[in-house]
Amino acid sequence: MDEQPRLMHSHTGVGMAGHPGLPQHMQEGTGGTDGDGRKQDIGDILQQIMTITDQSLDEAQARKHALNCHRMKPALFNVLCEIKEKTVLSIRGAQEEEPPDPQLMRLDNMLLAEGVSGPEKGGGSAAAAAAAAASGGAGADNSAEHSDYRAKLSQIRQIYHTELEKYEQACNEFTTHVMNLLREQSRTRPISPKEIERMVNIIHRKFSSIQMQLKQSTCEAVMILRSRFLDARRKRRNFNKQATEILNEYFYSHLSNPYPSEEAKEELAKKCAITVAQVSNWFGNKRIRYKKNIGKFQEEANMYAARTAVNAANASSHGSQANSPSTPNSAGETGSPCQKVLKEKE
DNA sequence: ACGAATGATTCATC
DNA sequence: GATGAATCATTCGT
Repeated sequence: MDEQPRLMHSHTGVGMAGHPGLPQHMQEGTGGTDGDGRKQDIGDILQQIMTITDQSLDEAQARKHALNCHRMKPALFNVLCEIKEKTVLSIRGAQEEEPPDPQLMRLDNMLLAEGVSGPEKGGGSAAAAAAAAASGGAGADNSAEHSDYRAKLSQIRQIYHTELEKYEQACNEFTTHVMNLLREQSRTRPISPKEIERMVNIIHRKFSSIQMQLKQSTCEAVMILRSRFLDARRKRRNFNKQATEILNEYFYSHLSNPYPSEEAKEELAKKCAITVAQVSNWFGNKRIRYKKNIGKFQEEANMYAARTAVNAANASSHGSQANSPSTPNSAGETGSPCQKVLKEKE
């Protein structure tokens, strides 16, 4: 059964010299009494093929076997090959390689960036880490938000992966099924490997469009989660008193130039248990608010200036004592803070 | 409940 | 990219 002609690439040389649509070996006996018999045979075969789907499975199986063994079957197969060759030519080139879908690429990139489709990282993600860094990471109160965010994200991630796996499995199953079907059918109708390949491509395209929907909804879910998380991030917490004092001490002891260097910011951030960005924010706000209403801040300024002066005095009286906490690396500027403050105010 | 204080964000400017 | 200015959103004190 398997040695009979199968795939059409082995039939490309079939001649069509005589009657169009019929191979030579089917036209040899025209005119004779045998001709009518053959026509009858072909009619029978076609009829059987047409009705094969109406039959029960067992019956169809038996009929298929009978068809395969029919003496006219190779001839009919060749005819089908010829016709197919012509139609395939017209189909060929109609569907060429298409470039990767930009939207799909966007979705893929985003899922990767959000840590949904990337390698497993124990529930954490680049996005979560970035968000954590941006949100200040000050204290334990927002770590609860982070774990909530991470839990939700990994939930999304899990759903995404199980769904994706299901799709892939279904796609593979379906592809295998179709390929088997086509291979099976290639016994009775001409199917080239290229056609099977094309069919597989079509199936994959269909499935990837379904996948795209999954990716899209996953992206939406992540965006919603993210926006909620960002909203939560906006819930600000006041710095603790100690941190505010450290920042104020630095500010008023550097009132003539309240622009901490990057190193100073890092130092302050470390002392206050906040981020450098928060230090920058604080100084930005402080400068503008101080400038806007110097009078209002006068009392505060005097208080911190006095405190700094006392610290400086203590430091000098104790000789090689450690630096004052407010002025880690700018002892020169703390000479007369009170005067400076007053000068600034005028 | 209200207004002030305050940390964060956004936009323009240099 | 850092900063100023305006603004938003929340917290705090009353």
